[in-house]
Amino acid sequence: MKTLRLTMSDRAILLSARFFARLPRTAAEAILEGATVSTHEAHDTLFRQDDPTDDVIVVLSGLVRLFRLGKDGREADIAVSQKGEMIGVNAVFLDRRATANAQAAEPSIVARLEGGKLRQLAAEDSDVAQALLELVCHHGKMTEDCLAEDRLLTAPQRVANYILSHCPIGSESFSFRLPFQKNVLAGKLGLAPEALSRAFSTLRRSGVIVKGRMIEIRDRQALEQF
Amino acid sequence: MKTLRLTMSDRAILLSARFFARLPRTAAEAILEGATVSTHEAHDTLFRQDDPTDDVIVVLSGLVRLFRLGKDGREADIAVSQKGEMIGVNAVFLDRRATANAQAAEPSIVARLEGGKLRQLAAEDSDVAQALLELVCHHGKMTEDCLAEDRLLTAPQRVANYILSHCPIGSESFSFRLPFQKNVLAGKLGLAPEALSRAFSTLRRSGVIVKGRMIEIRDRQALEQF
DNA sequence: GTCATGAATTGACCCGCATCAAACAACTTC
DNA sequence: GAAGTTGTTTGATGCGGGTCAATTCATGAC
Repeated sequence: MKTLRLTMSDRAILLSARFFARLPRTAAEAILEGATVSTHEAHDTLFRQDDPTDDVIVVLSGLVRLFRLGKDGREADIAVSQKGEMIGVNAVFLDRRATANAQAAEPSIVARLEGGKLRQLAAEDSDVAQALLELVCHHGKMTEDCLAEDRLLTAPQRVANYILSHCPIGSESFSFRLPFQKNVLAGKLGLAPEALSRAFSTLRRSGVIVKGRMIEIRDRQALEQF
Repeated sequence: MKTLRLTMSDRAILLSARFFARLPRTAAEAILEGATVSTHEAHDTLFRQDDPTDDVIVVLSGLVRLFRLGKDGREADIAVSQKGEMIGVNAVFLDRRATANAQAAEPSIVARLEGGKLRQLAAEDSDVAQALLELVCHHGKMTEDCLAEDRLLTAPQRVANYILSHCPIGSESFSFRLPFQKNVLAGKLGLAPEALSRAFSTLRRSGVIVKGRMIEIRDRQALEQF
């Protein structure tokens, strides 16, 4: 891990991230005050569950996996964050202890914002507070979605859902490239890699073609009723 | 369902709820401005998933179950809220559509606060914004906990966890009364009622005694390493 | 080109829990 | 009290998916 200052292009990425985009420029700049940047190899740990921490992390490039550890060492993914997404907001507004482990899933660059500064700005600037509220609500909803999917859907259904969520509305057939290894996708969906593989092969019968990271679907209807 | 105005004791319950307790009195009073109260029978639906809504609900008494519906009609509980807990905050700060169904799990009384007013106050009063942020972060963490439990723990482990979460630290043996039907507990833990029953009977071998709604534990150690 | 390493797939097996059905217990309601 | 209603437990069975092991595929090093 190397620590650096913010370059201009880092700033540009940050300012175009969902959270900052809705803020007035001055507020966004104020938050970035004092931010640092670091680069990480795949499998680097950014922070550990229950560690005291007062940083919010923004992914600038690469991929960060957020997961909890079971007593037996098994891992359960809570979220997978890519460029522009924020991590650790909950902790900063609760007890300043990480709620999960964070680990780079591929070579990654992240920015660290000071939690103290964020709290202070949230108190002074209602735009910031508003943006944070929306962000956290959105995170909450994502997690709810995940929980509901886990409880209601089988593996092929979850995968079908994931594929459909990448399909522009209206198009009947289309294709896209997985944004990360199947490995990671499996974790995100709460599956073992083998189960993901089997799910794909089940979906083949419904017109899903998988070649490496490329996914192609030929019959949207069939997917939806899965 | 009957709609009423706030009584004095309703006010008292609200003001002592976690969310309001940390607010200055005037801010709390301002939020309660325009609140209404309604009573519900068991199984009454308070709102439905995807329904447009702009209310935040506070449970005054009874129990409200929050769940998503699968295509096949199966239900997945997202949360179970008791006295003093708030529901629907996410929706009010996102797209004003309910993210789940809400249903009274027993005869219940709830207060409805206007989402518009809440948004307005959050923008004007940083105390309110702060309290909301903490509330939503807390909700988010609860949901994360739930997701991680689902993925990492077996049924008996989840039940053991639940019991331990009601056990005052340090005490080696103790007993308490379930705050709701086993039915509801099963849903909250993501189990079928039968599975909960079997989990209890497994835990009997570790010193857990179940009589109706009363739970008694004799050996905390045994529970913890389950 | 060969070789080495890690990812993805496939098969075999097993465990956990949902489901269905039926017995039982605990409350209502009259 | 009796009888109906609703919640809980127990048993039998089947499916989903986790785990382990072996193979195939992809990628990069040399």
